[in-house]
Amino acid sequence: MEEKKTFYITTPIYYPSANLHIGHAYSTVATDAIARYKRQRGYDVFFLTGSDEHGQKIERKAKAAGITPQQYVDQIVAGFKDLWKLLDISYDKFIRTTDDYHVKAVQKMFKKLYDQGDIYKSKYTGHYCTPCESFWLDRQVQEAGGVCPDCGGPVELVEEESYFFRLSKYADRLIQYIQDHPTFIQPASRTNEMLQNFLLPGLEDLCVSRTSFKWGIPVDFDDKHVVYVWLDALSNYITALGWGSDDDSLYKKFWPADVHIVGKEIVRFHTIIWPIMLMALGEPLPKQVFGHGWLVLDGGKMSKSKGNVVDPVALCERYGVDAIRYFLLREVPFGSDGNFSNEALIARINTDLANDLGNLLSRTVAMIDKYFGGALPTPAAATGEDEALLRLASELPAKVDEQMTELHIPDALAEIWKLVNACNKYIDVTAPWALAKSEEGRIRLQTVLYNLAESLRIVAILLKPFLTGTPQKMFAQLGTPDAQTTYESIEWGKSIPGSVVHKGDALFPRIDAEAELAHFAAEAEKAKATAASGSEPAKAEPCAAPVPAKESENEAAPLPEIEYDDFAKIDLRLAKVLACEEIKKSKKLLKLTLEVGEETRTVVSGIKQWYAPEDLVGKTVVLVANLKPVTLCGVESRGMILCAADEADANLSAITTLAAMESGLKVR
RNA sequence: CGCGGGGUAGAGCAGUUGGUAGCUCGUCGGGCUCAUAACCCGGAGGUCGUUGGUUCAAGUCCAUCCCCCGCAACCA
Repeated sequence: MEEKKTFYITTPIYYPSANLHIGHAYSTVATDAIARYKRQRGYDVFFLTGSDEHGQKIERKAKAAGITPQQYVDQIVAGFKDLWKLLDISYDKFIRTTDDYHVKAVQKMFKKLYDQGDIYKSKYTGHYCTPCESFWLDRQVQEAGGVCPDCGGPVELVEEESYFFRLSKYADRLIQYIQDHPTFIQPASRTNEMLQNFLLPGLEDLCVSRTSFKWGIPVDFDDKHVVYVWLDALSNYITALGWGSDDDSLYKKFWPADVHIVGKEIVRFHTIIWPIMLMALGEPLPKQVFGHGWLVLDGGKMSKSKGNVVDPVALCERYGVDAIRYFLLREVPFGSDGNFSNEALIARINTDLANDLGNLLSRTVAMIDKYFGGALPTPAAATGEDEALLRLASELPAKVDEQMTELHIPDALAEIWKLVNACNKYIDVTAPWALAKSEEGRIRLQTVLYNLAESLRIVAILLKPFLTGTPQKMFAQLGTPDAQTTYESIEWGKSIPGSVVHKGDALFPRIDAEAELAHFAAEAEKAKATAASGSEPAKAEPCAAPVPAKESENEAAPLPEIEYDDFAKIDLRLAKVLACEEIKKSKKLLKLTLEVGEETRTVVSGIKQWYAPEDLVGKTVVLVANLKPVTLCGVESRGMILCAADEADANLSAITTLAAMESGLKVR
């Protein structure tokens, strides 16, 4: 027997620090569609997804919840699996980085790389934030304006011992590889980005262990250390197949991966760190890394801090899984960003699914029912207009293939809809209701209705990888026997006359857009009210309305109470801006020269976005005078000036005094 | 001058190697009645971000400038 061709495809492994949002669903649904498509075309497919469960953030969240990290991730990961079940994700394996075999394989990998000298022990300096118990790199702290990026508090300079991975050693080989394999990074524009931004300027060695937290895979020959994210997470793609275990038969069969589907923000790690890890291990590189775009809301990024996260569960409950799958797969050009909005979602459901497809099935079945008592009629000789439809339907599988080979999922769906639309037009042109009135007409009518049913059968087969429930519903209404629902039977003419159709419910009920949008508006109001009252928003709001970032006020509230003495530690002073200039290298920073009483000092402030230098000269501002100096973009900043800003940083204002006051005065 | 992407009808997007500006939604008008007030046809609506250049010919190539978005060691 001939061996089937294999196809190995993966999603990213998701981080269980919170529940997944529509963006994760997008990645996974897209990957699922490709996996199902390949299976349908006869490939032996292995589809991997999973969870990346280690790290300090998890450790801390678990602590806050008063449970162990393992208990914490178990909970959240169960939620992941529920979501994938809801969305009909056909993964073959779900890997958890806490899985025993993964842990062992990673330890083995770490040891191997260490033994061969690609991992070495060294030190790195960083900034430590005591309340957060976290280390930050110089760069991260600078970006945050000299404070802890997480809590905004002060940080102190410390050294930590770490293991480093020699990325630099393999950089040239990787550059060569990328240049020799133009399809390795997709879409192609990303290749450029990676080379220009990271590879050509030179790679720094990567820190791959930590001593500051325990929730990770222990380095088995140095138990102070746990393996830090990259080796742990990226290696899942091979450990899931048994690499480094006693049974690596799956690895032998499926590696290298045909494609890693990832979001655009992690293309870097998958096209730089991961290939270099594999090179160091002497393993082949994946054939392709595909970086898809994001679902953006009103042109802005979806993020928890903006409070505009869209919950896929609520959407599925409200509209059904296939509607959501369809929207995700159809709306966003695979590879670029796409807009998510309630309007767009409803429009897609109504036009494509309800009006075009659902209604087509409905009218076809109704006519077979009405004119032939529900039995599929026998077709007679084809006429010109039949031939056109027949040709379209017959050529469709190849057209879909053409698009799917390039992973152009929305275009593949568009091809299928060409046949749907052609059918609707065909009804208009042939006017079955007129044919039904005469004897000769009825002969012709047999052919017309057969052709419609047959086209719909082909559409249903081709939709199987994309929509998981709908094709079955279509077959049920069309009365298609199972044998004619397979891809092998997609050829025109396989429908059997005499099959009995069954009128059923509307495939996709039409949504009253106006009422629906009103509902969203109301839900958003309610959520806002709930947020304002300080309690958690109601849990399973069946609502896609992105809640605007109005919850900022109460998010800012809960800092713990402090003593007066704590406050007194801060030396606040009035300062007059003598001079102000942009720091050219930076997008955010202004360099201010301040007069503080007798003294003159330099402060760097990240407010370029809101103020031109001349706006500030001569103004009096409030300075935190005893803040530890930091160097930002090569300029030493001694203190910071106070500003008020909203959560989204849309509005910002420096603080000044009502009356004109001397600089150097104390603020208390 | 950090890097990358983008600016095409009211909205969202296509426009391969330069050769009469397209698609979906919306809108206006018409047709049909089998169907989920659905379906089919037609119209209106664009100086293709700016300025300049190459060319017989530029949305498409070159240059300048303006604006938006993303990234810069872990938010799909």
